[in-house]
Amino acid sequence: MEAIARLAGIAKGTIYLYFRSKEEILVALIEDRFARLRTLIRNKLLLTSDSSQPPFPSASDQAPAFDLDKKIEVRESIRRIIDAHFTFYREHQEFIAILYGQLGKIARNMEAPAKCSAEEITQLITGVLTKGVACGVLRPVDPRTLTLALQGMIHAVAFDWAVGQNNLPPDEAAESVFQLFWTGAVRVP
Amino acid sequence: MEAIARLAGIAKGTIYLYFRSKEEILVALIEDRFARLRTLIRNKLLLTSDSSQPPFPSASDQAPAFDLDKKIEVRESIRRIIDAHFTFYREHQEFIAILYGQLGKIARNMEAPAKCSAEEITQLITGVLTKGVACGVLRPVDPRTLTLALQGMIHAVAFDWAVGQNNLPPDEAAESVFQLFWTGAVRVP
Amino acid sequence: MEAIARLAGIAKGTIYLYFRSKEEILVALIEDRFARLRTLIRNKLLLTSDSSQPPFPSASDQAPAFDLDKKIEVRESIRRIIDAHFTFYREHQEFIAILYGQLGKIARNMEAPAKCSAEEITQLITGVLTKGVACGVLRPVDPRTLTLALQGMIHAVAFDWAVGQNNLPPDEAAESVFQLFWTGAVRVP
Amino acid sequence: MEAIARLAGIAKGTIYLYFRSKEEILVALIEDRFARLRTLIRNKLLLTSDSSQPPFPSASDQAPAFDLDKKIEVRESIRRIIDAHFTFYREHQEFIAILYGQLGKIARNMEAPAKCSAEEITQLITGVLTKGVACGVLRPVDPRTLTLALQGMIHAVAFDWAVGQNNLPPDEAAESVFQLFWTGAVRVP
DNA sequence: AATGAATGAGGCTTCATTCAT
DNA sequence: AATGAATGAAGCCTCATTCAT
Repeated sequence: MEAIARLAGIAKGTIYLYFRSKEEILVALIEDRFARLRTLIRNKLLLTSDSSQPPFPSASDQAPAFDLDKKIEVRESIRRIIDAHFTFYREHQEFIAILYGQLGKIARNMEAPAKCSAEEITQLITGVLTKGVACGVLRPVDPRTLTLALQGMIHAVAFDWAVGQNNLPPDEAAESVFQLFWTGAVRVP
Repeated sequence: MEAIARLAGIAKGTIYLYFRSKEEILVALIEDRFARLRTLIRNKLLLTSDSSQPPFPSASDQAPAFDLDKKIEVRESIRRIIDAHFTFYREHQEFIAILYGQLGKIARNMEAPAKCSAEEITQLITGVLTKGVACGVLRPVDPRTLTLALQGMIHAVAFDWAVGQNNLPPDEAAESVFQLFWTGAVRVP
Repeated sequence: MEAIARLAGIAKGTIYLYFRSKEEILVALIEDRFARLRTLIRNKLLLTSDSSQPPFPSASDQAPAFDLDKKIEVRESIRRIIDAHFTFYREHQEFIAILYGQLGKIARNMEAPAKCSAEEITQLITGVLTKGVACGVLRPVDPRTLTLALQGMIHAVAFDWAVGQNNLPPDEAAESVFQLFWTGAVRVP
Repeated sequence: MEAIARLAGIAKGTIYLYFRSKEEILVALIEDRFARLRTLIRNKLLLTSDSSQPPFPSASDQAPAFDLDKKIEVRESIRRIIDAHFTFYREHQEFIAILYGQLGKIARNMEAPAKCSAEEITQLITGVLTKGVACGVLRPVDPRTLTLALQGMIHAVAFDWAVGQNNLPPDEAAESVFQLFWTGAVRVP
């Protein structure tokens, strides 16, 4: 709390005018950061729709053509999701560090909001992947598992990269993750 | 320490006859559990070699046949690695919980041994995947990234499943992870 | 710490707002008390110079006369030093008790400042005695040994008296010490 | 206790077959060492009588001659006392260190025996000095104060020398102490 | 008699939280 | 609204002592 107050340029006691406890700060931090990640993903996805659908509006007349559009859309969405995560990890390394450092202090009453925030991200991604499965672009795998696998891959690679173990350029790492996941999940006719 | 002593059915001071500090306990725990996981993986991999190669020793007489053997071997190795992890996660949920709970307390002098233990697992897997890439079974992707992605997928899915969020039967989850990773990483001719 | 806090009428944790550790308290106590003793001695010595030299400024006309002045000055200085110590012992019995009680806990990093403080007193006295030897008032004995002997005498007598073993009035004890040391150290023509 | 047992080449528990508590060990140690010092002093004093009186037995026929003998006897006794102390300090530095290190742990019930042992030494010396005063060799000073002063001088100089602060050769230090005390205490006709 | 593993009271220190100003 | 000195529960660790073998 001392450090938080110092970094915030206020006195220790002042913190308690805005937060009831240290736990609450952590919850607020988690909620804020996860909300940012969610917004980041959502914005990138919207851009995807706005910018990549128009380029392929023709849609012509057949199912296969429609399929191609869908495929591109899903593929781009996944790419954007991955990019958003890598962007987030790059800009919020401190948050990841704090999160891991304080995970042990997440008490019962914090679990709910924290999990909820994380779940929102998961839901957002799951939505995209579910659509991908539904429209036949992705193989018929349980979408939640698909999401978890994607998140796990991203996290592991991004974390390793953030920790500095891996020297692979971030873009290349992101590309590898994308290729791996896309190739693994896409349904080949 | 209080809790550890109580759970161990001994007095607090007794712990210090076997460990010099709380840190040392955590390091010992990490090393022990990671060693078990490593042994588990290694044993399964050995079984793979012993039991699955013999069934296909004859191959026939051509390079493609050799490739098929290799492909099967790598595929089975990956499957075993995943199985080993799921087995481990099922049997050591408490360890995962403790690890996450105490990650924040990993001090400087603990990092080295802890990372070292984890790195051993990573190396073991990387060895398998490197061979897979080298012999042309897997796509030419940076093996470490491949390993991290695999570990990340496994961890995310297994953790979600261990936490009880996901109701998918473990075998099915393992199979999904395998299919996803294998399809994503295998080189198609 | 418990006892210190209780005697100070504060909570245990409050102590750590003013001292970083128990050791630091002991060091601070030692430094403070030794500084007081040093100031006490110095003040008395200054008074000696101011008040006793003027009374004998005339110095008449011969070397012996000068010697007499010197002799009186040195003698008075020694007397003042002894008086200062007895005054200090009387007013700081608790310090002596604490010092002896905690001597065993003086760790490596405390030795330096503690010895330093004590050495300052020793130096101060040695300065006076060295001058006494130099100007021929005292016998040519190693001044440090002279100082140690004087301090030892004072301490032993004052301690015995403080502990209540000895019923001799303090003034008389101080006088005895003075006579003993002076007679023993003065150079007789 | 661990260290004591190790140095004694026995197990920790065995100590309690011979001592009821750690305190008791300290008391026993103090009593033993002080007894040795006492014996050392007593033996040297006896030698003094045996070896230095005979050399001056002739005395002659007058009181002054008798005085001279007495004077020599007292002087030699004092010298022997000092020598005994320096010998003791040289051979028992560890005891001095332990004594100071553990002084703080001397509880109420230890004070009595410890003080008693120390008092015996003081009494022994006081006996010699009392005789010295009684027969007119020493100035009429309170013998206990005389003893304390002598002990204090010895201790301070010997301690400083044992700690290694002072580089004066022990014999010279002993001689200085003797000269200082003797000159200070002897009665000049 | 001897052992040494086990004990647990007590010691020092940290830090989230409170409250008088 | 803001402060920061004060709090005290809780944490880690030590060590004199005990007791089953």
